[in-house]
Amino acid sequence: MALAQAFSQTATRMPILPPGGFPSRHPAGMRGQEINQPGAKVVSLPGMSDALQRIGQPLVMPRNRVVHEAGDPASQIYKVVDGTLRVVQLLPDGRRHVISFLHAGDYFGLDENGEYVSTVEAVTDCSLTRYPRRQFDAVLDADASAGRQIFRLMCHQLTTSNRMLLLLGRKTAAERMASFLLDIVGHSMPCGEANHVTVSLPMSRGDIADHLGLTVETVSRLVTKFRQHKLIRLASAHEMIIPDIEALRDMAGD
Amino acid sequence: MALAQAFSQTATRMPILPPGGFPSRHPAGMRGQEINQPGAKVVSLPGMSDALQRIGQPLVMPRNRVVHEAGDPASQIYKVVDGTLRVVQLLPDGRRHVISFLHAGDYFGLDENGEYVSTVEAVTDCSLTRYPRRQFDAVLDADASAGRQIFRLMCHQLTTSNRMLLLLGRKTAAERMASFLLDIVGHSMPCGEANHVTVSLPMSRGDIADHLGLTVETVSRLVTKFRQHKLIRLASAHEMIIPDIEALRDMAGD
DNA sequence: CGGGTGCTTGAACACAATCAAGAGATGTGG
DNA sequence: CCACATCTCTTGATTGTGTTCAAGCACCCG
Repeated sequence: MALAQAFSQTATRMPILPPGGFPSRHPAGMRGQEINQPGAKVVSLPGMSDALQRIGQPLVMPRNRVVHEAGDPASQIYKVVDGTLRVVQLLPDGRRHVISFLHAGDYFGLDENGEYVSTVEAVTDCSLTRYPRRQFDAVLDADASAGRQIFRLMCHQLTTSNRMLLLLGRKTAAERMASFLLDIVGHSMPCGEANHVTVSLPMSRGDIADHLGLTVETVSRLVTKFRQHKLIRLASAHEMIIPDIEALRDMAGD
Repeated sequence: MALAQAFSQTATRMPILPPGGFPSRHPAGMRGQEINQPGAKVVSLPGMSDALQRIGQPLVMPRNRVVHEAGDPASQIYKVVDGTLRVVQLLPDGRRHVISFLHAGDYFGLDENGEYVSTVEAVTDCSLTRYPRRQFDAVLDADASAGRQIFRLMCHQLTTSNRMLLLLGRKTAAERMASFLLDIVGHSMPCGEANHVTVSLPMSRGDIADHLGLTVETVSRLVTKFRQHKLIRLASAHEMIIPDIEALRDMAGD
């Protein structure tokens, strides 16, 4: 650490952990409990194999609960049925990065062999489907179409990651914010006409900041700036109206 | 664009494209030509299915040649046999990001459906194996073990991407540089004892900068700083000796 | 209501970017 | 093989974007 500090003029750059040492900025709740409903109905989703549906167990998560923590044995694979979650990684000194937000239809826990590398936490109340990894792998081996589907899903995740790498590596704060809003619009089934969309941002400004590699203050300032420039209007702090998507696209830089 | 400029105090922030408009900072060469050797020997690599080896075609790429460009139809999948390549994405105004460097054993062209989203260019003279996507997919469907292998590969790529997201989102310039050097050490078969490793950095400072979300000048300054602090020694501009890996690990921040 | 949390805003600062110039390497053609 | 042109790398001076520090405001739920 002595050497590391030789490179930073100010020792205050890195946030100091509280004495107890929180694992995440948000007070982590307890693990989610499974619902014990032997005959629980599983909603049929288009395109996904019946074999997978048969091994899935329904699960609900209250707001802010930790689904799994980095380092836990990766024994389960999950699909989001409803709600929003965040995938989080931490540096030892407490700096946090939100790898991605998860929405209905997204899978997680797939990309790990052995141990989860990220923590996943519920941003809103969520309902999930849980698949034991063993059975999941068995289905993938047996059912070629399920395998291809999951494969395509991972391709999509990789493409998304690459877009984020470009964003974090080369975009300005304003471009990041605009890109993020467009992402949210793309994920949510937005209400309103094409040119007057309402979207909800369930996550906190801090979550957004940690996703975009910025600070809470910068995100807040950008929201204000976007509002002044009529790129967005606020119904509430977590409800936005986007009058002109094209204007946002121009801001996003690509 | 008028709106976009309202957010940047200086118009000079974004590099202006030259009149011709280069697709990449490096003058792009022509496409690689396949070697027409009907009976060409394919080196057997441990762990990979014979079925895949049978459909692979050998290919060589001279330094700086473009293997495929973003937007091309994704009709081929490649494996790196030898050499180093870079995966590049560009913003319309010319800002560049190097998503990753590819080394022997890495696959690319996998994560795309339809069109390549990234450009891949040879950093050094390279030899590749090329697989027609149709046949590749057929092998994956037929051979479960090959499928699982590729699946594991994509998992690994996702994990790597996530590490890069954390790096670009939350690490300082010095930490990025240290992390990058450790990555290179991990990929190259390093010469020397554990505590006196020599690694080669075939890519330019510009490539490194565009990979780490920095500028050439910052990368150069960090090399100098690391040298002054005895974290590295330079045999040449592209050959480094790392006297103490642990010291570098401290710098990397995780 | 009161206390806590999250959001917003302002002022000062720092890290890395930009601008600029020179040194070193690499390649080309006579 | 050398002279010249070009590109890459390094170093210095200055600037700017986003951070840090600080304080006030809004909202939610007890």
